[in-house]
Amino acid sequence: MASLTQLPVTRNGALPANAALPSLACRSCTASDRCLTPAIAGGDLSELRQSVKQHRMIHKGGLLFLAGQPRKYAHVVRSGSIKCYDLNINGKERVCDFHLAGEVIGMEDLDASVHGCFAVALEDSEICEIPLVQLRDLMLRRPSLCREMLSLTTRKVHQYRDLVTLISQSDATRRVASFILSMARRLRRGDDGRLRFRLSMARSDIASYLGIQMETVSRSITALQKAGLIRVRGKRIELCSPEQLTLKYGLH
Amino acid sequence: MASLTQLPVTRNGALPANAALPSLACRSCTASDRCLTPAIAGGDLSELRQSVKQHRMIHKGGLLFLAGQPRKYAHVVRSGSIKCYDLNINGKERVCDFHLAGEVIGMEDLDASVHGCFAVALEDSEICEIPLVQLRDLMLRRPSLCREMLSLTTRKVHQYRDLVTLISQSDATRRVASFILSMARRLRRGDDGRLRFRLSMARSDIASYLGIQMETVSRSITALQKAGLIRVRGKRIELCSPEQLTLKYGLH
DNA sequence: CGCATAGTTGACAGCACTCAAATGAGGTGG
DNA sequence: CCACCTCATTTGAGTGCTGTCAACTATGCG
Repeated sequence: MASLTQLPVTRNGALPANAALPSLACRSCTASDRCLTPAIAGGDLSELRQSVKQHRMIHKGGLLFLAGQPRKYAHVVRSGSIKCYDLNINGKERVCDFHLAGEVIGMEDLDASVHGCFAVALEDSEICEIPLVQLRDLMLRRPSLCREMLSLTTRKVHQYRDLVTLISQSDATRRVASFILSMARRLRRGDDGRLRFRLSMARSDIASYLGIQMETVSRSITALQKAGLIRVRGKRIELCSPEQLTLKYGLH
Repeated sequence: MASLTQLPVTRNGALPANAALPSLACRSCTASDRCLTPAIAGGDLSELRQSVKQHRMIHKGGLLFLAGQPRKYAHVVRSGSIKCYDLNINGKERVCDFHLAGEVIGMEDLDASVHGCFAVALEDSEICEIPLVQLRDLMLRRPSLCREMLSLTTRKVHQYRDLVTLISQSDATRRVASFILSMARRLRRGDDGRLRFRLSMARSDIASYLGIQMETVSRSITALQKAGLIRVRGKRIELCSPEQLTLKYGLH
C-alpha cells in the first residue's frame, strides 16, 4: 500500500520517484516507490506502516469524506484520482484541488479536527488510510518526520501561490495549457510526462479549478487543438508538441 | 523585539493576541504579546531569543532582501509594513504578499536556501531577524516547535487558497472590498478592526496582489465610496459601515 | 442501440483592460 | 511656511475577452 509519508514531494504535492525500499505491508504496493521517503523508510515506522489501512476501494462518484466530518486519517491515492471541493456562499461547488495516484490528500491540514472540503472519486480509486492519531504521536517523537511534514506543507503553499499567479496573470487559454501540461507531468513523473492521457475530471471541474467557465475551457481546448498543439477526443488528450505548448505560453 | 515564532497565527498569517509573558530581550518589545506563543514562551528558548537581532530599521523603499539571496534569517515585522514581490516572465513586478506589524515573513519557506522573492519596506519599518541556523537546530530538538511551524505554514496554505477563491469567484469591487476589510482587521486585531487607517501600499500593489489593474482598483474604491460604504482620501481609508460592507459582498 | 449527460459552438452583453488625459497628493527647496 | 514639482491616482473613451444563455452534437453507460 501507499505508505504514509512520501514527503520529498514534487511541485504539486506529489510523490517523488526516488525512495528507499519499502518494507512490511507496503512492500506489495505498486506506488510504494513513490510513497516512502528515504528518511522515513530507514526509520522505525513499522508500527505506523502496519496500521495503514490499505486498498480501500472507492468507486467513481463515491465520496471519500465530507466537509465537516471528523478527520481521522490522512489519505494517499494509490490509484485513480480524487477531486476536492467545497461550496461557495451560493452553495455552488468549487474545486480546490485534484489528487492523482501517488499523491497525499490533506496533509497540509494536519491539525484540523474536521475535513474542510468534500472529496469525491473521479474514477474507481484505491485509497490508503493513515491513522492521524499515530501519525501525530510519531511526529512528537521524531522531529525529522515533523520536518518532512513541514516540507510537504510548504509545497502546498507554493502550489497555491503558483495557482494565484496563473489565474491573475493569464488568459483562459494559457490557464488551460498550463493545466494540461501539469496533468501530463503528474500522470507520469520522472520523464517529461505522458504524451497521451485521459483527464478524469469534467470540463466544469477544470473550469472551477482555473477560475473560468466551462464553455471557456472548451473553447480554449478547441483553440489549442486548432493551433496543432494538442489533439482531443472527449477526455482523451494527446500532446502533439509539448515543447511548443510550453514555449508559446511561456510555461515551464 | 518580536521574538521568533508567534505561531498560533490568525487567518492571514498574523500573530495572535493571546500569549504568555515574554522574557529576556523580547520583554521590551511592544509586539511581544502577539509574537510569542505560549508553547514557546514556556520553553527553553532563551538562547534563541538572545540571538534575535532586534531593531533593524529599514526606511521606506529600502530592500529587506532580494530574490536569490541566501536566506539566513526569518524576519518579523515589528512595526511598519513589507511588500513581497517577484518578477513574472515579462520582468514585471508581481506582489505575492504583504506583511504588517506583528507578522512573520517567509516562515513557510523554512527549508529554502535562498529567498524566492524581493522584500521592500512600504514605510519606515522595524524588523527583527531570527537566525535560521538556530531555529532549525532547535526544531530538531523540540518537536512542539516543529508542530507550531507546521501550523504556521498551514495558515499560509489557507491564505493562498482563500486568495484563489477570491480571485476566481469575485469581480473587482468585491476583491477590493475584501482586501480593505482584511487590512482593517490586520492593522488592529482582537476587536473588529480599525475604522480609520492608512494603506501603506500603492494602488498598483493592491492591483497586482488582487490580479486586476490599477485603474480598476481605483474605480472600485470610488464605487465603494459612492455607495457610502467607505470614505477615501488618498491612502487614508475610513470604514463608514463595516457591517454593510461585509454583508453586501458576502464577506466574513 | 438508445438515452442521459457531457461537451461544443454560436450570439450577444458586460466587465475589465488599454491608452490617454486630467486631477490630486506628497515631498522638496527656497 | 509656502510654492512648486513630481508622481500617484482618478477619470474618460473605446476595445476585447470572457460570461451568459441557448441550441446542437458527441460520448459513454446500461
